[in-house]
Amino acid sequence: MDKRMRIGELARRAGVTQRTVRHYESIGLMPPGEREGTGQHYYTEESLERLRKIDQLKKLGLSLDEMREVVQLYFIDPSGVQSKRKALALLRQHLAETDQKLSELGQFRGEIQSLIGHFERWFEKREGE
Amino acid sequence: MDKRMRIGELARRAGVTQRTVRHYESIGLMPPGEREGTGQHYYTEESLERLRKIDQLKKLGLSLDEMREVVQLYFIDPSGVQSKRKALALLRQHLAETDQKLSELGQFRGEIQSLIGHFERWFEKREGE
DNA sequence: TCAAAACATAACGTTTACGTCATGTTCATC
DNA sequence: GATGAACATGACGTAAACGTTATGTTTTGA
Repeated sequence: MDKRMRIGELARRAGVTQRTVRHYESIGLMPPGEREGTGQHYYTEESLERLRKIDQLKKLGLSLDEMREVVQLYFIDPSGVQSKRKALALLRQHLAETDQKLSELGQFRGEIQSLIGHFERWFEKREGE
Repeated sequence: MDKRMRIGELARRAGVTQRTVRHYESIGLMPPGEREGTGQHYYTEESLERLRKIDQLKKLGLSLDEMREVVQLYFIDPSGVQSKRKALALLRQHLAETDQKLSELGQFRGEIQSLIGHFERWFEKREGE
């Protein structure tokens, strides 16, 4: 029994604006909510999860365009051997990219720590005088 | 003896366009190259490092605006106790943010791997038949 | 020294990811 | 059944980060 909701509730619970939801629909990042004859769109919990996943991917620096493929993988389970193979290849590529980012971010962290160390030692010296 | 270079070489070696360099100067992210009477700007190896650092920070998802402070810390060593304290506080904040990102990225990595696992098991089953 | 390549500055154009009206329709409820 | 809140659709606006002419000046190499 899916909790039918309209765009207002969906957007509020996802922490985005209605405009954002419609924007994602318009560029094919979200499927448009099902209509009910009269023109209004209705959404499910899955729509909500999808919005949250998009938000998470954004934080990782992906553009809406780059996200499209990945989001598909999360919410459409591909049928057919061919599309499953494609999905697997895509996922492996994304794993590699993620590892690359993790490594760069780790290096950046090291640099920050080193700078912090410099400053801390400078202050320690001063206090010891 | 600093290898004086002009904007063409600088941009080429940094892998960006001249327009990009000028843009960074115009928003105060890079100091404008020193002029030599006639109007032309001259740059040093430090300018190059700075451009590369900016590029690195961009990959980590920082906006040019957010970058400004961090880049300062790398290339201007703050004089005076007050500014040193401020720098230290800033660096610690950036360290915390970086750790947060690292954790999120790690979680994302896990999700990707899990998805890959699903697909791989599916293929194994099929072959075993 | 003189033409071609490189540079400076200004101004308008472009893409991404929405924000912000404006206007008409549908829902909920009194 | 009226009316205020919520929704649909369209169109124009905006900020960031440059791209792309256009025009005039400076450097460089034959």
